[in-house]
Amino acid sequence: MINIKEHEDLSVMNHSCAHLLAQAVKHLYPNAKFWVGPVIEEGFYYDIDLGDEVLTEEDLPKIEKEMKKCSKDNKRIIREEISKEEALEKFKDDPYKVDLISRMDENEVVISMYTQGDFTDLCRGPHVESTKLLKNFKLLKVSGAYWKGDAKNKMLQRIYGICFDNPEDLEKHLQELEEAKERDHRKIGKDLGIYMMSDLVGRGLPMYLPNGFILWHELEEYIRDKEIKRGYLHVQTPPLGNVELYKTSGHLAHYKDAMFPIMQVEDEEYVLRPMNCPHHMVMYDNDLHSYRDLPLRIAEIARDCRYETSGSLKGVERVRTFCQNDSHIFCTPDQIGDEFKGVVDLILEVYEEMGITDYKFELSLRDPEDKVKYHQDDEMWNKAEDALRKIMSDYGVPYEEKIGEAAFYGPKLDVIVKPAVGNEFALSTCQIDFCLPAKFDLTYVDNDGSKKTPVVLHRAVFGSIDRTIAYYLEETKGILPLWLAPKQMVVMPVNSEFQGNYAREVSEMLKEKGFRVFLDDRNEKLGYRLREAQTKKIPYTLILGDNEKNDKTISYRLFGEKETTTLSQKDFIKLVREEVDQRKLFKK
RNA sequence: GCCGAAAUAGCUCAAUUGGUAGAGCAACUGACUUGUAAUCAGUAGGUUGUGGGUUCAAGUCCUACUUUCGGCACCA
Repeated sequence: MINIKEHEDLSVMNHSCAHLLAQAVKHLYPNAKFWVGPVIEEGFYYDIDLGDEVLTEEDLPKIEKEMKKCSKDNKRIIREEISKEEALEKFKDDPYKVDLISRMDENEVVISMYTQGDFTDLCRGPHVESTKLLKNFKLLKVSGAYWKGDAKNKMLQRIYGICFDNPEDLEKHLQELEEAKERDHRKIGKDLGIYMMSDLVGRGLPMYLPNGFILWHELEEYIRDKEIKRGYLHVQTPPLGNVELYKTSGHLAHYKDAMFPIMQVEDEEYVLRPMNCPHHMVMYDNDLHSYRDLPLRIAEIARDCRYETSGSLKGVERVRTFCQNDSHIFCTPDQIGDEFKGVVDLILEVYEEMGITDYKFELSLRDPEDKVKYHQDDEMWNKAEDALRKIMSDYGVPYEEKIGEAAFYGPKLDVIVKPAVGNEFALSTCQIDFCLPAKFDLTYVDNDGSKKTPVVLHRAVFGSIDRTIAYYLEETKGILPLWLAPKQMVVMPVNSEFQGNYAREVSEMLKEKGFRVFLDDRNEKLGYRLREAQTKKIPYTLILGDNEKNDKTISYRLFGEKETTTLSQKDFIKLVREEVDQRKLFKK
């Protein structure tokens, strides 16, 4: 999908279109006050204060119509540069613009405004020459948005739209938006019987159906095998803990709002855990550790519960209980670099094998000015941040630095992906922690016999299994590779009466070999059963008629392909066995 | 949590200004015995998300709540 921001011409055009929108809104709602109307990846928006007026989707066509009218007027768009004083005078009736202007430093920025016909807006520009160039646009949605992005402020109304330089591109984009909806994991999850939600169970609490659990289980086994090969030790800890545990870790103080409330039991207090780090810290402390034991990699597929706000819940992407493929690596400060590299290696290996290609790295660093959030000593931070930069540049993979986004306890690397619909999210993460081990008084005995505090790396390849399922369903459009497909093959006799026994025999044989096979010997036409196998996205459809029965062969059709291939039973088993064992990707 | 919209059969959707809740698919029953994306016929399926209210009459209007969707905010 197109990124408007990356195209200079389209970017200027979309920004100009935001002004056209403002002009039209001003015509229809004379009392409208305007905040800002920037370009975003998918077009533009404008934040508007309409007083008591409330816009709904139904108002958009009306506004679009007025925009078309303004466009047809073919007004030249004129730029004027003005002084701060003039600007304040000119926009004195709009408190939002006054707010913007009053925070501008005349010596640093040129204050400019753009006029098209009867409408003038404060703007840095640039803009297209004339309103007539803005005609292939569409208003997409309307919603509330806090002024300055702060939930404490008043909520303004935001209108989103997008503009192209030709009608074909606009049409194509609108079609892509429709296709994205089809790819949404909430739709695929329902269609393929992956998971369900129930009001009675509670919101944000997904229940994985038989098909979904197979997918879940395969992913779990897969990542655990990978970790075992890399020296991780798997453990299991309870999904709740004494409130003292979270007081010790500091989570209660920091993240209380995102935790389910404390439960009173007899004279004790418990909380559902929002994360399992404290459990692993306590587990580390169960033994005396030598520097020779480090790095110690403790891993767990751990269930956590977080009180996510109702408005943020989304399918299995954002839920109130989820399983993290979590690990805590206890190491010496000198080992940070190697361990971090090992984690990035693992992440890249998994992505490569799963065919995940559309992701980006974000390196979240501290803001050195923010001494409140980042209170550990500078030396530690510098050392860690430099190590991370070096690892990333050694890989040569592009990454974005996010200053001030680091957790209070240390810098982190996130792998960010974009879902079919909605905001980007982190799929994998690796974070360095200088604080937590000390809070639990964790130590190791160094080579000089002194006790030192280990550093901890928090890392998750599958930030949550749930999220991975959500993302992977969208990436694959539900067409899963054989090793992950809940139903790997369907066996159908052409005629249940004549070849039914052979089909049952083949089906049983494949089940015996460990494949997820099911038999479709219903008295339905082959075309009907085949169609169902395709809509359910089953990788292999085995069609067994007289030819196959007589020759003891198997004819199969791959998902999405029309031709049929015939193999001996032995060769067929070899083929699918290899495909599963090598975790081959689905060929597109 | 905030702004807005929505909720009708298992699924996808209909139901003029308030006037007997329907269709396709799926399910079930029967016939058909099928060679590569939908065989035919029949049956059953609903307190229209929940609770109040207005009205002779509510899927439709009002109201509160629940959940979902689009954004905002949040995301250890």
